Amino acid sequence: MLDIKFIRENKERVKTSIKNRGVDFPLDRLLSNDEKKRKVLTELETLRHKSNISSKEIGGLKQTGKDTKKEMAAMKDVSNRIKKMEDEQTVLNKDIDALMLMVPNITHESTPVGRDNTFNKEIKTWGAERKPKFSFPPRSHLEIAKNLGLINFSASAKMTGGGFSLFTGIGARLERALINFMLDLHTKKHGYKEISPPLLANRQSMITCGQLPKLEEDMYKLKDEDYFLIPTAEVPLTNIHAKEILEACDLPLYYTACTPCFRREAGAYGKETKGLIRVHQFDKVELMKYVKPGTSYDELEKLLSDAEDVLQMLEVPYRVVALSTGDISFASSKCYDIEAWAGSQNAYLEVSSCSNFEDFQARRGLIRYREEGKVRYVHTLNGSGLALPRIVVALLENNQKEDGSVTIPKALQPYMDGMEVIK
RNA sequence: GGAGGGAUGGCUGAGUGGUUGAAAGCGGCGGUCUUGAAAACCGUUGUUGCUUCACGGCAACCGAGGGUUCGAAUCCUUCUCCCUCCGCCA
Repeated sequence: MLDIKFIRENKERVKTSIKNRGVDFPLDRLLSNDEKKRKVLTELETLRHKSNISSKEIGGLKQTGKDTKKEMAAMKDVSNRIKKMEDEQTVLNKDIDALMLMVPNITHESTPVGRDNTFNKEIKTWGAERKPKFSFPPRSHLEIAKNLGLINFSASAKMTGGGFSLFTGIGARLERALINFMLDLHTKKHGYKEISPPLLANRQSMITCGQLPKLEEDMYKLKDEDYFLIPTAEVPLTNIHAKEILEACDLPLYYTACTPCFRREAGAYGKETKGLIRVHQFDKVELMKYVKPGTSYDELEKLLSDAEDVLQMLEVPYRVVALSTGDISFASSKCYDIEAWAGSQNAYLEVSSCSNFEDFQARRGLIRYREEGKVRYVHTLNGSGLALPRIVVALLENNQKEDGSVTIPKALQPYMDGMEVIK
């Protein structure tokens, strides 16, 4: 959420930002309602002031046993007018509140301007020389996993449905090894605190992060309660300090959590529905930071490099892309995607989005801190570090040998009881 | 699932219809005292909105919403959360 005052005073900037994102938003309606609201509020407060004074008067008169009929009749009138204005205010507030939740964040000046992902900007590549050159026709991760008995898609389809995975044996072990490897890296080397949160979150938590009101369709919702299956650990992590005032000396706070992520992927039918690339449930290690405003862009770079570290240690080639205004999410000001190279896809796959939300989420969730007596909103950032299934795709495809075996990167071997090759 | 109890400022906790935004204590901050610290003493100490060039002024907020009343922290009502006990279960 943006500050209404900021919107009022920077109308053109907000307008441009909305336009650059290629979305529609009734900014004029918001501003005119806001103006009306303030007018009503001023009148309302004048009336309340009158009522407060006269109420005290009546109290005083009553105590001395005097007659208050006249005063009470006048108060009744004022009180009715107040009620009327309050109703008016409620209607305005409802509309304003709903609109305020729909205003996208202002994109940072370094975010490339453009209407869609073709305007994204490649920032860097790493390990291009490590991209595998196959002397044989490479198999897809699906084939490899099937041949080595790592994943059983027909079992998951039978018990649940399409778009789910069931890891078996060494496959399941590989998942667990990756999770432990990443969590160890982030907690021990990068200084994040490990969290194991609920996997269901309520409506307000979803609003805080910006998943709601816009993306309700994309989430799994419980029938009997107003709870959602979390689409990312960003939701619980960002809500840890919702409605709190933190102390400046406690910042920055770094959290990490590995959780399953549930996504309906509505509208994505037909797109990469086979295999591990797009599934309804996947594990992801998430990184999340609460920081002071002035530091958030430096913190974003650090967050990015913490996520990159995973790929470097796993020796997976990747590139980093700065998302354009048309591709960036509703809540973020700036976002880097990390894309891992997958050898037989012959393409980069998104494995992480690292975003700075500035105070957009903090405003929605009332996440603040106190410094020198002043209360301010924190800046929140998050990024995957990393999403599991696509890492598995990259590892299987990049490290496959002609005989169908797959080598395990050195950094991961201790987590696999020293196993060097899956065969 | 059943039965009770509760939710007040950073914390503990008083307050059952009328100058109560709220006693008291703790904590925090400032000061006096001290070589320094502690203790003691004095003062100060919530958030948000509107308005003002500014000093300031006004309003709202005692878990959330709705109601009663001239007037609600205080009465009624719905909801949420927490605690205790019982039951069930991993």
